[in-house]
Amino acid sequence: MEELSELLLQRRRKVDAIWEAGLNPYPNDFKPLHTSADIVATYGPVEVIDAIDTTCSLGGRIMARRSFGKAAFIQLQDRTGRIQLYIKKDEIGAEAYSVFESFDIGDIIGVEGYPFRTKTGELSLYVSMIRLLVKSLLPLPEKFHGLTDIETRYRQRYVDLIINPEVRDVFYKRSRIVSLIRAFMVAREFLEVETPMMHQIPGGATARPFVTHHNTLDMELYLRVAPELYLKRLVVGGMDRVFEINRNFRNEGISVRHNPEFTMMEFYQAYATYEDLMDFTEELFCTIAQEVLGTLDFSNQGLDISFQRPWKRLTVRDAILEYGDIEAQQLDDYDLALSYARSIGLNLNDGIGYGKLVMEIFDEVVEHKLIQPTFITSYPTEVSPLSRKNDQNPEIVDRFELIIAGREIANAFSELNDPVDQKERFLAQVAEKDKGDEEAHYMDEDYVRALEYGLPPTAGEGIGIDRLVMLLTDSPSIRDVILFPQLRKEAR
RNA sequence: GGGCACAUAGCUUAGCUGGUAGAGCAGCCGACUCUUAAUCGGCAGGUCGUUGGUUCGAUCCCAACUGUGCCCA
Repeated sequence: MEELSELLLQRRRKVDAIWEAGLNPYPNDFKPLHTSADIVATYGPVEVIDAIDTTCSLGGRIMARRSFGKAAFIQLQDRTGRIQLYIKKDEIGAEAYSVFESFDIGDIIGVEGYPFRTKTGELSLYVSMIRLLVKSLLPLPEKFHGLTDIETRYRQRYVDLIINPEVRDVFYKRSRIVSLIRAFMVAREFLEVETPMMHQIPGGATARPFVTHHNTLDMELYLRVAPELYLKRLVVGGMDRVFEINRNFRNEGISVRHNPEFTMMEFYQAYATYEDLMDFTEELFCTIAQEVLGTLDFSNQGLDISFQRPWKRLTVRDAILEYGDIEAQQLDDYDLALSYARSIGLNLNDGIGYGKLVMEIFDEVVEHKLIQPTFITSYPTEVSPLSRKNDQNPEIVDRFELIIAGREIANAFSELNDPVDQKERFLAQVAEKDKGDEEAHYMDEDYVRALEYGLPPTAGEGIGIDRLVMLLTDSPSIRDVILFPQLRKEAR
């Protein structure tokens, strides 16, 4: 038997009393026909409301109560917001009023009544019927400060959502953003598909996978780090425009930017190049910002961000020269670049490849400084094993990453569709893996076989949905845009 | 993985180089038929994250552990 505080015992006694009175504290026969937002939309603009003959019914949770003995105001919250109710003993009768007096903040009720304005002008519902739909056993956090403890907010997101309207707004916005992306893609004749989340060979990204095991098949499986290789197989199969919005899993550290599972939109378009996708991305992001925020200029964590087109485009090399304290001849020389990297505090092994070295420098000196949307192009071939080599310079690939507010938001490239080249790149990755790089890609023979049938010239892109939502909702942590972020086991 | 910080009632919190805890909201009882963090009177509610140590005595000092946050890798 768990020990309960006096507070919790009181609530349970109230439930027992309802049962003992022959009533059900959890009935399910009430159907609200309206929402608080309906009433606000209809009567909000009306100065003098004359609606005594109308009846509205609402279902929702009691959030506050101000009681005067024979009358009371309560705040009711439903899925659309809050509205004030006025309950008067003379109106609903002495018996009903005494039942009402046993209701607690947190209980879910059903009401009927007509809209009116109080003496102070607040739109309210004049209640003619009120009944309990769910007895709440746990007290809600207090009305003024709400729930601020970050750990409790993440662990008990249901309480966070009840008590903090701005949290609910973030997730409503997230849902809207995903819907808009989907509509944008479908309007451009992209086909939404679902590819495996459980991979025999993890691929499509430079990342450590989660490992699991299938009992009947007695086989190791990996949670996917990216859907990329499957989506391109579909393009081989003739699905020239595909996209998928779904989770990826990466077995890496957790931070304000990283959750082990996160949502990406990946899409592939045949007969397009990475340059086409830069325009496409500008259009997509601007459409979303305009729809969700109503503007292309907004603030994120105190930084002014502008989506006004065109967005800046810079090569990796030029970006380092612009933002780093290094000269071109220094950056272009392996030994000089390595000593520069070490001079700015990077801890690098002697044998590091030039391409990786350049990206280490980029990440250190450039990325966090790119606040306005910037396409970074001309990535080293060495760090881009699935991208098409540039026709003029095989050391770089036709790829871009989009950086906004110092964070990588999207990654795109013209796809490597030469199966011979792809096989060599996989072999180079396997060599890296053998040298101990746990993030290096695996060899995927079937993917090479698919390329041998012929992948049309294609460009593909992945967009980090969580980070996009962070950007548009001004959220400081990825945990603020994921309903149930990963945490350690609750301390007892 | 490393560093720093935090953990007191359901929630939000106070607690003075150490003497076993105080408030507001929520709750309970009472008053009040237009409130907006309603108001007024009364009552109750705490293994001070866990485990050790120092001490006559620990919410307070020390250590380890657990969880969380931030920074770094």
